[in-house]
Amino acid sequence: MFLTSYNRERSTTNLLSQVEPETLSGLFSRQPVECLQPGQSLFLEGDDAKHVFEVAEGALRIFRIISDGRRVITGFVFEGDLLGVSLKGNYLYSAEAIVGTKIRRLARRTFEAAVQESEELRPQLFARVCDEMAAAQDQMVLLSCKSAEERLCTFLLKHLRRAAAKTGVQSMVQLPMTRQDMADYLGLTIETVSRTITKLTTKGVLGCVGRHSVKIIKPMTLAQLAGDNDEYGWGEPMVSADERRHH
Amino acid sequence: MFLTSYNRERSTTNLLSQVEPETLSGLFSRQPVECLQPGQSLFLEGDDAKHVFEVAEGALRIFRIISDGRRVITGFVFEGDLLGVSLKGNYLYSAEAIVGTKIRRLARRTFEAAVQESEELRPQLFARVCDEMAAAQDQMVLLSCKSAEERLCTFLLKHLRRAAAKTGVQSMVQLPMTRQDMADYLGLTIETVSRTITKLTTKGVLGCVGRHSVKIIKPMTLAQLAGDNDEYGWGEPMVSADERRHH
DNA sequence: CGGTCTCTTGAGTTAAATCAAAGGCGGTGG
DNA sequence: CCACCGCCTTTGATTTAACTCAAGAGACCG
Repeated sequence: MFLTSYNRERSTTNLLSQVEPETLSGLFSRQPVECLQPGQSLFLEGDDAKHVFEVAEGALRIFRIISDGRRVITGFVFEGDLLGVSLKGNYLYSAEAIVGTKIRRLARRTFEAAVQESEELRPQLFARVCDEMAAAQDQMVLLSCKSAEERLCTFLLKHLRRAAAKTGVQSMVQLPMTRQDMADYLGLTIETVSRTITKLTTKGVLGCVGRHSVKIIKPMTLAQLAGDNDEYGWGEPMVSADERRHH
Repeated sequence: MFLTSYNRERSTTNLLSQVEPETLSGLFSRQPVECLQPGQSLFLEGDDAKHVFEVAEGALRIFRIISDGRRVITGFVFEGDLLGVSLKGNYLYSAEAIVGTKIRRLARRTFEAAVQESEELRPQLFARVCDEMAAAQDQMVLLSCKSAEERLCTFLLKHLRRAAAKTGVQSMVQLPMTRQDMADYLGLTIETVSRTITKLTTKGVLGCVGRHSVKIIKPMTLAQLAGDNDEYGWGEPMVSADERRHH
């Protein structure tokens, strides 16, 4: 808002940015859109982290391939998410489009300079990084000690919330990723994912329509089965002393 | 080195900071040391995140208690580490001293203001956050698909590196936490941790001396068993196509 | 409409969890 | 200094949730 950013011809647009405050997305809005085909990779683990990306449309999976050839998906990114922010020299993971996806990119240097110079942008970025950190923690909890059913329910609930935030109150959830993707994300096998979804369907919690979308019929039940108690207890007053063990 | 009130005059004092560069630790150095007894908690999940801490000595566990009463340890912090940086309003986890521990604290506002105003400090903090993120990713990989033995070896290796960095090349590793702590961190039960350590000892990879320290006898074997291949392949040319399954 | 790829379902196996009990370390007090 | 006590850890036996292997069903494409 001041200092170097002022030097360029930004002063004319600054008027605008006071009316319509500067946003991280705004940084990307002038960049050309690039299209990715399903399965196309955006960058690979270990690549020089030259760019920061914003997802304009679609979805990507973020993953690492470990030494024995298995794949671990550490996250999914969707419309509006940033990609490649919290790292130093090289990407720590690969990113691959799940479906047809549109992205915009900014040179890391440009991005970082812009953020450094803006009093408005810095806290926005900080908030995003915090969210990313919180998501990582939640995932650790999930992987540490949740059962297959709890994992699936947590996953579905997260996507339900995302869908609700985007498209209003709605019980249909689009899941663009494959069952194998879910398995690699949830630390399960594809068979276990499939069986668990079947079980939830049988229980009447879900209704599957096609491979990539589900209808959440009993969101409350789903939340209970997820075992989070909606971010800290609402049900029973917590199991007496300290003992219930794994799963 | 400087107090925050100092920062306003920073442009003039830059000469000084070139001689002895500003560091994050430096921010805390004027703060009084506080001592924590073993088991004493520093803050609880959900508390207002009013302070940022630096560990001057000792060790803490960072954990969450989930709805069924189980505990998930998401990390350990040691001398020189910061605590409570990457979050917004409230702490996302509890922190508890494992052994007698000394810490210094800074009001979050003071800390953030100091960092925001310093060209030197900002990248330092960014780097720390990136490391934290990378550690979280590694932990997700570990929890997603490593076997008990791989988990233990990864854990020991991490501590071996820490010890080597601190105290020169050394094969003794201090593990102040209990077996239960390790179990809660690695997503295992105490019995499995114990059995796995016994197995590694039997194999001659480790020598246990007392409960809280081990001697790493075959670090190379340990690294192989950890299954990381020291951050990307050095051994076999990676299992042909894509298939080896869980554990 | 056939082919391919993904997903589902079934049967059997296994690594880690659970349940149970004994062993050892460290601290306390006699 | 030694004996005792409590807690942490180890070890053993059994169970189980999820994995593996295998085959069949269903979705989506040209």
